[in-house]
Amino acid sequence: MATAPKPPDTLNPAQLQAVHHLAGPCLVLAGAGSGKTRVITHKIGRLLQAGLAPKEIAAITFTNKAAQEMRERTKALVGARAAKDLVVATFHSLGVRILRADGSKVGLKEQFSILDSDDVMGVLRDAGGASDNKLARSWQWTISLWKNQGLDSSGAAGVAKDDHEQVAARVMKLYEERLAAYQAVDFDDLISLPLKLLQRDDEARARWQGMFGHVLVDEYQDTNSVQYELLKLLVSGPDPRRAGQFTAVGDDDQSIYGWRGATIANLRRLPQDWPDLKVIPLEQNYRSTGNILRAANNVIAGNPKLFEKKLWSEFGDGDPVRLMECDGEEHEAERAVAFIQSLRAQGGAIADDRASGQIKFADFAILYRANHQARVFEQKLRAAQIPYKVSGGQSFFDRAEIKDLCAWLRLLVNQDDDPAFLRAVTTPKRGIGHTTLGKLGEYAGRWKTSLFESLFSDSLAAQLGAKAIGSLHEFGRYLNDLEHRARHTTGAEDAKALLLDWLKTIGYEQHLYDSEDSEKLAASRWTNVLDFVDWVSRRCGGEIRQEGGTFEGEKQTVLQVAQTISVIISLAERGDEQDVVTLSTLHASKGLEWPHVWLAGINEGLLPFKPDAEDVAAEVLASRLEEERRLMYVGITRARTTLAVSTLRRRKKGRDTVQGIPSRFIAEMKLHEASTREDPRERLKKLRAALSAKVDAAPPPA
DNA sequence: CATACATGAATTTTT
DNA sequence: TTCATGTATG
Repeated sequence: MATAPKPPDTLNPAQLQAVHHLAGPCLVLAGAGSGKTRVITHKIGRLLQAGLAPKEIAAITFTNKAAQEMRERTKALVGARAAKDLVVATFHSLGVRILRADGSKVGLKEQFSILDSDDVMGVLRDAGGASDNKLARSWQWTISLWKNQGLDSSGAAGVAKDDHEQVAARVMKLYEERLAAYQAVDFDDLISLPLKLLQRDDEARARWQGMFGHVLVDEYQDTNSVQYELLKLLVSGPDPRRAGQFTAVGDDDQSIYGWRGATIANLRRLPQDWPDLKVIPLEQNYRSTGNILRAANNVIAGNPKLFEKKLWSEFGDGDPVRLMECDGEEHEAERAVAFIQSLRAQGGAIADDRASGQIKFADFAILYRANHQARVFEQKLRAAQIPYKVSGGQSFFDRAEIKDLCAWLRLLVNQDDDPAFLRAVTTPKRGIGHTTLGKLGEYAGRWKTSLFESLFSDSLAAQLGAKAIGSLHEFGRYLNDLEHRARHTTGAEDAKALLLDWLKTIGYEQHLYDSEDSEKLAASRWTNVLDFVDWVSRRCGGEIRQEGGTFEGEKQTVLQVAQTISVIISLAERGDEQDVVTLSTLHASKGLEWPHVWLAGINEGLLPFKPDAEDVAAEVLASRLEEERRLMYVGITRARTTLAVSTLRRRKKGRDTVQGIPSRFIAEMKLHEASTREDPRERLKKLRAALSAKVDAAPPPA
């Protein structure tokens, strides 16, 4: 029976080589499941041993979650004291660091705001005069892609291909002007502005180049060209002991974010830009069985190779990959449920040797190309009383009530943040309607000031009624008062008291009950608010992370915490440890693994995905197909012991049902005929056993 | 004319 | 699930 491989206690030769290569640039090509996080953490340990101070070592990731994990794993290896001063940051938080220190050199004042994507949409709708969300979204999309290529509006105007892009470039110009006026930046600016800053300012560049003795970058294949330039600048410079001291860790075969600006050209460029680059492939896989790895290798062999690399494992073949042909989506979901139930019913027989006998729900993942595919699976799982979670569901920080509060906090930090002002001034309602705000906006626009700054102007007062002016002034005064207190309040206890007092003063709880028609919903929103208050005040008390032990950091004022709020926003991952089946898109599954994985809807049109009608150049089509193939590869390599791949015989398309064609990637897996087909009678028997088995399923999440 | 409800369609996502 | 569009109703 299948036994999953187990990572050894020591590093293998390739890993050792990567860890001990300290002099000069290093590229680690880390295949799926090859122990790349181990390499990064051990290398950090080695660098410390070699005499670098913790604060001279930077480890850069893409997500807060990855940063957190790296911090914890490093802490476990080198101890809390050394780990504390390491610079473990996301690209974006590093950008914030640079801008907070030197932003004045690109025209930013010290307290700038960071707009989230909702704010950006609002500004764009406004700037472009669009009533239509779709249009604003497509502008946002286009503008972001341009920014990720290092273009500003004038550059964009040059490359705009069609009418739509021409308009987007014009809107981008207005957008840039607004952001400058608001003293606000968007997420893309957090990379591009630091780059601009370091390019322009010799003093700042020298300082930042001298700061790190070694920079490690995780998921290097996901970098976009702006991130590449920023990194390159950081690890260049005159000091030979600093220059070229970096380790990039990535896997060209897992590059699946080309559509948002990531480019594997960055991998190609690396050996060119650094002729003494040491390239070390990690090919030994500690995750999957031989059959799974073989399928993965066979699929990815269809792509042109950038670097030579082939995964292998010391462990046995394990179970064959199962091919599941299903009639339709419903049938597919039913079979996935049966798959889960039957494996669980068989219990320890095929249990992963790292699991303890009983197979847990959390050992299963159902992965798919597009979010909407989750729907049917949710239905069937609920019906079978199998608990699940949908990854990439609404984040705690996306909830309206949390955004309301964040708007206030942002406004405290930067009173010129107009989007935050508009949200805060109207939540809860305080007798300031759109007429008043319209006049205020008109006034601010005329004098090129922010809304807040216009509040107390005498000439504005002349245009508005006494009541409106009264409410506006009251709001302004309260905000000033609150800002003053937030500036001087530190420590968890005091911070919490301040925040609760604020909520009480603005009547937020009442507001929730008034605006929500169900009392239950209002209560749950209020609970979120209280969680948020807790979260903020813990950070004021100096707590950095709560999971896997708490870091004691410096105490911070409420204002300081408010400042970093849009960046820290990492899920207060509650219920992370629950025993539930995971439903996830293939994209969101990268970096994760499960003993038993079901890849759903592996059909032509879905994977590889085919947009309905679009005329694109042949080479674009080819490179998209390559990325789809990598996506399939990522999906396959998530599985440790059992992999099931399902296709649909019938597929809904528009209002009619069309014949489903199995994805070409299924053939590319080259599953042996014998290993793919289960004897139907055998299957029926298993199914029956599974259905009649007692399954102690907990109720699904709400 | 505006609101309510139903119906249908849907790339992928982080900061 | 969410978002947008269409139909029916006041």
